[in-house]
Amino acid sequence: MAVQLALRLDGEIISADSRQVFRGMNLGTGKDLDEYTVGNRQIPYHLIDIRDAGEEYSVYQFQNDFRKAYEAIRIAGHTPILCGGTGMYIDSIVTGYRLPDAPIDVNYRHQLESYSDEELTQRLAKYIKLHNHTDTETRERLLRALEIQEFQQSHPDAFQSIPPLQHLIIGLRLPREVVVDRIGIRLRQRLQNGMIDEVRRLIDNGVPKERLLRYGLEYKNITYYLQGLCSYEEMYERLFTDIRRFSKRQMTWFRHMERRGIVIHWVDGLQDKDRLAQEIVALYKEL
RNA sequence: GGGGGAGUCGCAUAGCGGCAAUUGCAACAGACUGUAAAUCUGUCCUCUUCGGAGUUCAUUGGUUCGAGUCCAAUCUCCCCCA
Repeated sequence: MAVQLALRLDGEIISADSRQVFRGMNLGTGKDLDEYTVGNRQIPYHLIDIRDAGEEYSVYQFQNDFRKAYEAIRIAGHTPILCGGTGMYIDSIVTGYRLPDAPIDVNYRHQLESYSDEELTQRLAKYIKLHNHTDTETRERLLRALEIQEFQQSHPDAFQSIPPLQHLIIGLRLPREVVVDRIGIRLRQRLQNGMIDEVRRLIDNGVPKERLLRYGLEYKNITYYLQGLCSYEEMYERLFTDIRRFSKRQMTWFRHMERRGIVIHWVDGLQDKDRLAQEIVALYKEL
């Protein structure tokens, strides 16, 4: 649909997807790069294939990369279309997260080494309200969270944010059964098209297994399978339910955004592609 | 035909006289500002004015103050011997 809109609005697509940024991760992230070519037209896209698989990437970098892509598209006089994916990434643009420009601080981490996780958690609690265990579950995240807070204390003005953008948010509404159905079909297709080989290739190219496990879903479950930790059937079932649950969590995130007052225009995703595109273009023109 | 075992809330499991009933999965809902396709939380027989109320453990009877638990019959399924 993003491609359809780009065709009609002289648009360029910015991917809001935390994993499509990585090269070599194609089937597992559902890049569908061939869909960007329509007839003899090639729709430009951004923030896909901009990092090597295995590298770290985060909202901070996404915001940064987004801004560059956005400005380039604007300068060219085209329409930016953000499409995804990762709820928090979209939110970081729409809400304009203020993120401190905190580098990895080896010295600071060294200082923290001798403290226990509990002590560090208490320390972090002095800076921020601990909403859940996201920041304190693993030491790595805990250190990073502290590092960011510490940096913010000493550099109150060094943060990055996105200026308010005029935007229209479109959500495609589909019955749950249709979503589940499509997830299954798509999963089988991708397995047939070599998704397992893709993961094997990443491993052969030296992407650490722990990293693949953290990418989740396809990369996690297929890595388990390739390590002989589960059968093909178990992998398939596990993956299928994981993707179903993920798609549910996406909806939870979008509802969360709406609850905070962000308007999402939900359109009927079942209707004909052209009519749907027309409907969205009409909404856009009203802006 | 003979012998043995089993039927519990979507699925799988616990339960051995005091139980709305254990645990896992799924499902549903939620949180979320640097791993976010990650990570974590809650609900899950029905109704509820959240105190409780009403129905449950294949079916029907029985024993008992009290039955998912014991007994009998019936139905269904599994295993072994023929």
